[in-house]
Amino acid sequence: MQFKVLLVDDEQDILDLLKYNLEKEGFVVETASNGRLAVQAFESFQPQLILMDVMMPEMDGMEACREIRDLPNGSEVIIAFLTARNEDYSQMAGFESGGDDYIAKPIKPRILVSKVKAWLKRWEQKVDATSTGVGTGGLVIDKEKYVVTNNGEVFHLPKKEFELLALLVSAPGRVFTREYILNAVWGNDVIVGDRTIDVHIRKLREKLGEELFKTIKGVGYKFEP
Amino acid sequence: MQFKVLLVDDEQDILDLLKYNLEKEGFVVETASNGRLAVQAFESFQPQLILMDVMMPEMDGMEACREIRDLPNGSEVIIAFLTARNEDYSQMAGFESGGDDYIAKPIKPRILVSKVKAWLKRWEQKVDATSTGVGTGGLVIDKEKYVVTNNGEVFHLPKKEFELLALLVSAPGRVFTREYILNAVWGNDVIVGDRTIDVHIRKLREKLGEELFKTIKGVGYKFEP
DNA sequence: AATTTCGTTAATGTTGTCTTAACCCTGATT
DNA sequence: AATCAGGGTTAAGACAACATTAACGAAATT
Repeated sequence: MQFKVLLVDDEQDILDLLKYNLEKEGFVVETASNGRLAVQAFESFQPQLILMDVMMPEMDGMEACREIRDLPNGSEVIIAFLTARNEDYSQMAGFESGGDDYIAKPIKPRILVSKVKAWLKRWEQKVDATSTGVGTGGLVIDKEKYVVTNNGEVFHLPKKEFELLALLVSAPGRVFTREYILNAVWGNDVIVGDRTIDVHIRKLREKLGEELFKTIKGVGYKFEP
Repeated sequence: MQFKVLLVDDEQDILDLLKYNLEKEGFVVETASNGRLAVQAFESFQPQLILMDVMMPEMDGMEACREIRDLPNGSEVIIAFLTARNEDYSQMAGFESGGDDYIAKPIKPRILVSKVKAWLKRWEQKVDATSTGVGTGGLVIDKEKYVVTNNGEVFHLPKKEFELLALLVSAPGRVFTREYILNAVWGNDVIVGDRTIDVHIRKLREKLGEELFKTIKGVGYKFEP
């Protein structure tokens, strides 16, 4: 598979450097020099990964990020920010606006390439996670947006319910013991009563369907489409 | 058997603390300070269990997890993540990348040790589950899904029946004495009447086939395809 | 500050699972 | 043939495990 990377920066030098290194590794690369152009390029080029500077004229990286997220396929693409070392705050803001990761300037080509590979690997996983997600009986879990879709119907589950669901769905058919669930969802330092899990299961069954969550007495629970 | 544990974290303090506690319990421990070194250490050290921080320099835990899963024996090893509580979303992502479990920071040594023991127990199970599961005459026992398949027909056995079956099938042809069965399935501190075993055998015969379970008078029972 | 939403627990109801008890077989031993 | 040991069978009750509901306080929202 050919991976497409979109580079966005206002300095032509950096664009050239990164483009050269990524193309050497076999990636298909396009560039844009500001946020507005980046949004356009995303629509026509449909890359899997966007590497974007935060500070840019016309439209900054964070704003561009938000706009792209709202476009078709915009939630699939991985967006990583390039940040100058000492403007750390932008890292935080970058995440808020929907960025997946960041890489600090000055950029060492070798590190960049290995990071890009890691991101694209993640993208592959993400895609077949969602495609198998469809196979799990029309139930799709979007961990980014914190939203669950069941046969087209959209649910906004509370945090604990969502995490419990995500856990069970992460391995359809597999039985999760109460102990395991407590550890994964609540953490091993939190002590809650036994009935707490039941109640949350109850709410999931209520919202998503009674049959989806099976009880194995004395063992635990499992999700089964 | 000597159990080998690989610890991966970028903080030397944590490595020391955990290493000390695990070695005190008789485990063989090696450490690595980032994901890349962890992958190398896995190849040479071949541990049964990897305890790994999620956030690390060089290569993060999730990425390392994915790489290890792709190596020989990489799908056998149990990988557990150390996560700071409140970065919950990373829990989810950890599962995606193939992690088996979590332990939340701050880590209490006593809890860690008991968890490690549980994980290694599970590892033993996993290994003999995959080796005995097949080749027993169309009968497959899936401990993970808690489900039994007999010639394509799927059964949901209650806990005790399931465990009894799993025991007998673990060594087809071998005779298990009543005493041994009581010990293995009920535990040595529980006292139940003699007829209890018979009744469970009855139910297994009813559900899976009369001929599969042979009685050896005065000795015990055995499973034979 | 008022209101809504979450997470948890307590109280009570429900159900499947386990065990037992009572009785029935079978084949070996006297 | 009578006895006996070892197990087989069945159904009913006890019990543990889970389900359900409501209600309360803590967070988050408004």
